[in-house]
Formats: sequence, C-alpha cells, structure tokens
Amino acid sequence: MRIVVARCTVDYEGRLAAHLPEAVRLIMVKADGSIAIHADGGAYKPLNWMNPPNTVNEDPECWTVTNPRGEKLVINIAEILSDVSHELGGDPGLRKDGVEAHLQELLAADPSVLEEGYRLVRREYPTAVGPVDLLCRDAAGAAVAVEVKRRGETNGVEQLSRYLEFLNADPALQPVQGMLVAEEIKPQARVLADARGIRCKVVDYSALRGTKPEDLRLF
Amino acid sequence: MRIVVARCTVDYEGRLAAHLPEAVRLIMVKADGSIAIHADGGAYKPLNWMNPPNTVNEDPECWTVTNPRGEKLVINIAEILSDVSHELGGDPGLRKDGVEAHLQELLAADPSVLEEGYRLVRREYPTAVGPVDLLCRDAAGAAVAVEVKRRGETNGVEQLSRYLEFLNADPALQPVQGMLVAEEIKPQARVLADARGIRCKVVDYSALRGTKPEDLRLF
DNA sequence: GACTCTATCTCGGTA
DNA sequence: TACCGAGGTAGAGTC
Repeated sequence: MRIVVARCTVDYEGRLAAHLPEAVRLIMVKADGSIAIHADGGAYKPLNWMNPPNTVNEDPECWTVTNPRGEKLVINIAEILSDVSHELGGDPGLRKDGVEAHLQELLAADPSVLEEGYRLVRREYPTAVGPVDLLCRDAAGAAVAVEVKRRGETNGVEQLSRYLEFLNADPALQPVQGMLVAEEIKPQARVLADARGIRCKVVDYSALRGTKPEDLRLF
Repeated sequence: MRIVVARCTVDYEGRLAAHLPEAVRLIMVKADGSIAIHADGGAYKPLNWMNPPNTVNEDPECWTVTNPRGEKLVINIAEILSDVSHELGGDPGLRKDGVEAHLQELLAADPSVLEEGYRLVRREYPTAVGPVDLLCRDAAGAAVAVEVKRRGETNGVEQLSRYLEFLNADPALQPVQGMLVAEEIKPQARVLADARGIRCKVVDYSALRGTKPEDLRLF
C-alpha cells in the first residue's frame, strides 16, 4: 500500500463526470490497484476513487488512471508532501454475525417459531420478480410467503407484495398469505402491511440463536 | 489526518458484530474523528470503521473507540510499524455532472424527447406520497407521470406505482399513464413495469446534453 | 431529528 | 459475466 500526500486537482470521467479543485489530499494506492483520494473528513468515503483493475500512467505532475470499463481518473499533482509505501500482506478478512442471512437460516431450520405448525417448502423460492426468502405451508396446508429482514421497513413490504402478486397467479399455490419477519418493524411498515393484508412478526435474533446448536454460531 | 500502520486485531459491536483476526493493516484517523481500517485491497471500503462523532481511549496496546449510538470498536495493537500525521486543511469539495437531477433537468426542458407531442405540466408535481419527477400531457391531452432514474430498477417501478395510485384518484387528471425513464433499465424492472401497465423508455444522457445549450453544463 | 431517496454506491451470491 | 439483493450502507435534501 502506497500513501501519497499531495496538493492536487482531480478529474473523473466515467459513470459520471466529477472535478476536484486544488487542495492537499491523501492518495491511497492499494496492492490490487485501487485508488482512493481522501480529504480530512467525511467518514470513510473518499472524494474520488477508481476500482480495480486499473492501469496507472505516472508522470511526475500527472497521474492518469484508466480501467477496462472506460473510466478515467486524472490527478494533476502540484506538490508532493509525502510518499511512502508499506507491505501489508494478505488479510484474513472480516467475520460478521447478526446479518439477515443468519436470521433466515435460523428461521428455515425451525419455521414453527413463526407460527405453530409452519413447515418449510423452500428457501429462496423463485418468482419472476426475484426469490422469496421462505415459502412455508401453515398447519392447514395453505401457502405463506415469508420475507425476512433485520429491520422491517416499507421497502420490505413492497418487496413481499411484489412476490405475492406473482405467487397468487400460480393456481398450485394460491391463495398465498404474506408475512414480514424482522427484529424490529417500523410503524410505517406495519401500517402498510396491514393495508395489504400482510402479517408482521417480530423475532429476537439472539434469543433464537441461543436455542440453536453451536454449529450455527460464528464466535 | 493520522496514518498508522500496525499489526492488530479488531472487534466491532454495534449494528452487528464483526471480528478481524490479527494482520497488518492501515488505520486512518481523520480530523473529524472518523476511523477506518484498511487492508491492501478491496476498493475504497474499509474492513471496519467508526463514523464520527467518536470518543477514542488510546492505550498503547488497545484503542477503544465509542460513539453516542452505543457502537464500539476495539483495536488491539500487537505492533506499530508506522505512525505519521499530516495537516491537510479543508477541502473545496467535489463537483459532479451527470446525476439524476441533471437528467431530469434536460427532460423537463424538452419532454418531446420522451414522445412526440409531450408537454410539461410541472416538475416535482406533488402527491400525498411524494413528488412525481415530471408530470406531462401527451399529444391527446392525457396525463403522464414520468419517473426519471439513472438506472431503472424495481424500486423505481414501485415508486411510480405509488404516485399513479394517488394521481389516478384525482378526477382532474385521471386516467394517468406511467412512464419509467432511465439510461439503462434492468430486466426485472421491465417485467414489473409491464405487469403494472407502465411504459419504459431508455434515454442517453450525453446525447441529450449534446443537443442542449451551454448553460446546462457544469464544466 | 426523522424520513426519503440517490449512489461512480460496494459487496457477495448465483445463474 | 451480468443480474440481483443486502448493507454497520453513507450522504444529501426535505419536512
């Protein structure tokens, strides 16, 4: 990884066009060829960047970075204040716990948590507008489409509505009920779900996880 | 801006839980208090980060970063390889051209690009569920609600559907047609739009811009 | 402050 | 490879 601090202007042409007037900034060049230009603020997002793979043509006063997608970044360097490199080596990577996928896993393993008698038909049940998280049958044998979210928002209701629209066109399934499952459901999502006849179910990830065997835990 | 290169492990507890095994990484501390931990690859996104405002408790071997939202980042430092600071100063900021707003501007200036005979009624036409990008009348005088996107996805179709639902409740307008306009329209969005009776129209920003007067260009 | 929507989103999974 | 959905989305604008 190479870290350059320089007074520079930057121009990007690609998915849009963008320009940075002259100022002192940090230029980060990673081993995989990605380039990011940072100001001293604005959280982790750089002002400008190029994703790999890149080709860099480095003149003393002008770096021209291009990639196969036809994007181009031009850095005009007025003054270099620092230029150092470090060998970082590979990274073992990040391990996450508590995302939607884990919640979906737990619910697929035991859908009766959602309601007594629920049985799983399939995870990621396909429709023309995308896969439903869980397709279940209730105790009476009726189909239920389940959308799993970490946080239930109107988005999730819309998504589930789309699926139901298409699932209910299938004579083998209809009528299909909808159920939005999340650790937390926003009031607006609840109102919309009610209006659409979709049920809401709040679950607790850590509680579910506590009742499950060790092999579903990451750490 | 402070740049530390160190062999470290990192643990985050907050909106989820995440863990990084020991490796050499770059830690970027910005003037606004944001912290980002980078590996030597993976585009511009850091492995782990904390957005401001943060409180940092810096022991030699363990940094504890907390914020008011109850998130916590713990960096255990095994070895510091480099630790430097640079004064960057403020940044004049980025100027962009080619985002959705510009596309909307061009189409508002000449809606006949969408279809022969289209006239603009209003930009950002208000409804109870938010403003429609463009409200037009076609050659026959019928109302058309236009949603403008850079990339047309199912989201955009949902958004337009909501507007149409409310617009069609207005006797002065109904019946209102829907049109999704974008530089690129995804297959799923097309399927959904068809199912809802919404038309799709692909436009080219740079071509439109080329036919427009100078004053709509930023640089 | 909460809500809404855009984004050069990034990233991972999958067909 | 392209498409699709999740994200600790971040960030900007509006109310």
